[in-house]
Amino acid sequence: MEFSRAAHRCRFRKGETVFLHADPALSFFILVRGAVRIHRQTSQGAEITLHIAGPGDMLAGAELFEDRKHYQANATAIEDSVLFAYSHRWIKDRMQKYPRFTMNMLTAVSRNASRATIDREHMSMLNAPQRVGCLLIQICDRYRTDPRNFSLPYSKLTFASRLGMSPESFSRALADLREVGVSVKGNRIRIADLEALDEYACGPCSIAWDCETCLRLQHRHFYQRNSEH
Amino acid sequence: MEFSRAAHRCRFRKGETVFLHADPALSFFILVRGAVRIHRQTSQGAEITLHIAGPGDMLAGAELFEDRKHYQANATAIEDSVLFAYSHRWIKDRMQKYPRFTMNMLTAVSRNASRATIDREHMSMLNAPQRVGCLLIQICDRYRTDPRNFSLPYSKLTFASRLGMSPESFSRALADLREVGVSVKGNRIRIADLEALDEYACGPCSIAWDCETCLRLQHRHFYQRNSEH
DNA sequence: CGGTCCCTTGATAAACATCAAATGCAGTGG
DNA sequence: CCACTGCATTTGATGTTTATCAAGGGACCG
Repeated sequence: MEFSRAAHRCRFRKGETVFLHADPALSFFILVRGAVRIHRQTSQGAEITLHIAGPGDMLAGAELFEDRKHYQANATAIEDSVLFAYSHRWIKDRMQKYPRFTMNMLTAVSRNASRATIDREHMSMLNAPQRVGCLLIQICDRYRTDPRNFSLPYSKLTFASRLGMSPESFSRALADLREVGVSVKGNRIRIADLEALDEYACGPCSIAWDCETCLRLQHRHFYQRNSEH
Repeated sequence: MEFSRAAHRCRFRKGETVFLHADPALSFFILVRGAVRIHRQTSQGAEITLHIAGPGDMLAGAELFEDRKHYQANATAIEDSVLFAYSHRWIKDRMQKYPRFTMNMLTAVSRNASRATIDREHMSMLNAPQRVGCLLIQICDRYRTDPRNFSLPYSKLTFASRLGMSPESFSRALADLREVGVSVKGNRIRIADLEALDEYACGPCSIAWDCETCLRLQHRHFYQRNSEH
């Protein structure tokens, strides 16, 4: 396929830097395998994790689509990762030629925007344990793991930063979730009753009805229940 | 121009509903004049304002680009407003035909995504007075008003909700800003030293270097200073 | 004049960050 | 194997921030 032939394939080991905030934005990336943390630092040294990208995600999309000359954030591999890198020119040429391709980009960018909007809502509507609960559900959904026994894919520090809370609050929030049937040992998580956790975490979320994760969760329950008979 | 001929022109008075959350998403809108508040409600009755759209903004973009059948939020006019409404089909046909048009959409959607990301960062990095300060700067920038004497375009309740804080906190935050030279009387605001406010509010913001508002602010200072000589 | 609505102010409580200290755990070198 | 080091995590104590509850002020309007 032309799309993979034009790519410059890059590998990054866990901990390596993909690009740095304020460096010249030369490439647009598709993450093929692994995970990359997108993060920024303030002048006071505080850091915020904007996104944890997984396979299929775009990196440095804003720089390409908004014609920015410099990267808007740092990107660090948090697993051994494989990326496809493309020059801005190549992507733009391709968008000129293939409307279908551009439309797919549009869908992907719009999804990012929706996700960021939901994140913001969560910041003001959900307390720490609820946000952590929502995160656990999302992890189960994304990696198709068994909620009854899975492990956190990255460090708790990383997740705390992703949720915009201190590591201490993250730890305490996990502890609080015991009351809704979540048991934690190291980074091993067991969710006894996914539905109860969903009720607890996503109950106060204004978009739960449309939340793709929540919808898939309900599908899953539907099929589980039916397969039990 | 074809773009305005194809539009179904609609007017809404202040307070009227443009569309409702969960209603069938039939149209995509461009706001021509006025202002529209995009907001959602949780099952517990709490409400969050996602965005206050101004002239030139898109409405119901996510529904179009992500192929959603229902509106994802409520939209209420907070000023007498004029909108252009388009059917999804018309826009999609046009995107097929004109790559340039699609690219512009992409830029707009990407900007929305960036804005939402910055909002989220503000929620975790800035305290209430800083967020309010940032808002004041943005208002000055957007409406090209004189920072030394302007009035808030909408109710403080609206702005508080937009910033994800209670009206009480908004009020107190405005009062706190007196210490950096902001005086408030009713909805009349006077910013004595815009640069000082920027330093106070945007100092701890990780993206201030790239923030378009902050950059324009610096331009303005540059020209002001030069014109004083 | 009495109403409503928006806003402000004060008192209190909850949530969360911060600081400090202890624990656990993996890797390292003896 | 064991001490040792560094790092991630947990836990406790404390302080700050913000929401919440309650009451009052002021503008506008009949």
